[in-house]
Amino acid sequence: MKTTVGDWTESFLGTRNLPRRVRDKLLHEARVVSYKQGQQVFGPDNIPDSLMFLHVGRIRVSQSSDAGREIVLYRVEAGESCVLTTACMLSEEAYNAEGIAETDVTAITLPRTSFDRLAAEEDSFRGFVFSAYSRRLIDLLRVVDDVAFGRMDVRLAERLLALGEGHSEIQATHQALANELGTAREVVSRILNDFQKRGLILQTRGRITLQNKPQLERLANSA
Amino acid sequence: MKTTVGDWTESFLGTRNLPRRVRDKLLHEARVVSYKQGQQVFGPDNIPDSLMFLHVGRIRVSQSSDAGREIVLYRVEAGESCVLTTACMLSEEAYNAEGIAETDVTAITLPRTSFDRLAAEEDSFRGFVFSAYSRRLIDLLRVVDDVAFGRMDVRLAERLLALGEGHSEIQATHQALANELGTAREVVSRILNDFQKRGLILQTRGRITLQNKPQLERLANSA
DNA sequence: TACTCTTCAGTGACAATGTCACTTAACGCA
DNA sequence: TGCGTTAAGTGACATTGTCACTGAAGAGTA
Repeated sequence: MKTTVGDWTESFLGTRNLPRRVRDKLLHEARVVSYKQGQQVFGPDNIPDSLMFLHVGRIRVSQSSDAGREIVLYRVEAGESCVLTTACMLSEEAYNAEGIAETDVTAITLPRTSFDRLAAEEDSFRGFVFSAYSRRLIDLLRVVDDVAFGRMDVRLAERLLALGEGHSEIQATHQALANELGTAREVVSRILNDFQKRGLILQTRGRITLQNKPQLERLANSA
Repeated sequence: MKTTVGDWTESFLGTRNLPRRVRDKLLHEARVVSYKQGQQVFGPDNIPDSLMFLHVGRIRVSQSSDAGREIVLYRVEAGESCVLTTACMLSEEAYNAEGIAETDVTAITLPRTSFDRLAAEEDSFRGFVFSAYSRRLIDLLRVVDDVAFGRMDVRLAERLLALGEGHSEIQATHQALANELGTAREVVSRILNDFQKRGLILQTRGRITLQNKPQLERLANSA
């Protein structure tokens, strides 16, 4: 997973449709950072002082409770920006979300001063950042809606369908699914066993096979 | 609740520490809007195409479910900006949050083009908007944390203390408190009755008296 | 005062979810 | 093959959500 500078800036900035001028400015001040899969990219004890643009890979942003439960807030994909770190940088407030590299990750970081200047000088850059903020706000609205009003079986069905998109085999432990949804492993186990009894899925250790996607979809859309 | 232009711009822009130059620009392009207490300021069927700055009053931003339950996401106070509308304006995505005027409200709105230009030209304005976004992100993190991991009695105790700050009399129906917390009236009733049995509060129709704040605080901080 | 209406709160049964303290099963590997 | 580790199952119980009601308090009115 090695890339040259010319390589990644092409692909990264290409996807964003930023003009060459902006790209060059970014390049001039940015630094490249890499993380291995599973590494923490940021967290309560590790608040970065720069803005991050993800080039390769995926970051899972989640929040965890004192009791050890966890819920996934959203994922940052290649070509997107992780504004949460920026938010904290700007608002100086504490938060207990963390970002974990779900794959090997390459990103570029922009120091705050450069960020400020680029935001001032380049419309396209500023628009990019604003819309990144907006998307995350909307993401979080969705999470609140799900957690506050959604049924767990429905949410789990949604998650399974998302994970099994294109195929029907999912590699995930009950614990991992619980961490996605912010619930306890036992709850996931109960619901999955129910799904299995109903013929919707098939389970073996660490693996789930979707047997009846249409039915799962009906369930997922029933709320 | 009538104010002259000179009046409200003084106080509004004063609190934000925006320079006079920025104030004048804002003034030039902004329009003043007012809402009566209880009116909807924005909602799913009513997405504004401009950025809003609250001058007088308070807006309650909440999300509601199909089943009729409701949860308060945050409140916009005088001097703050309501970025959720901006977020939707920018991201063009659907959402089901709405803003209700909790008091009579006066705000100024800035058309999108003016917003863009001001963001480009004025550092202080841009910083204001970024930090408004940041604050809301953090607010929502808190909501997610509460809803996903918090106990209802703890959250209710917190809410009671917040509402009873400075005094000890709260005017609120069980239903209203349920809507704050995203739960059902019956749940609030149960917990409040328990609080009363324990001597923490006293209830009459539509009114709650806090009898033992220290104990309530202990409860509120016990998670 | 007594009657009616409306809103607010209480109740009991049950379902869904969360918690706890375990046990059992599957796999990786020496 | 046995061992240690991780994944999953289990039953009891607490908390929270839902439903269909009943009862109670206050506002207005005759």
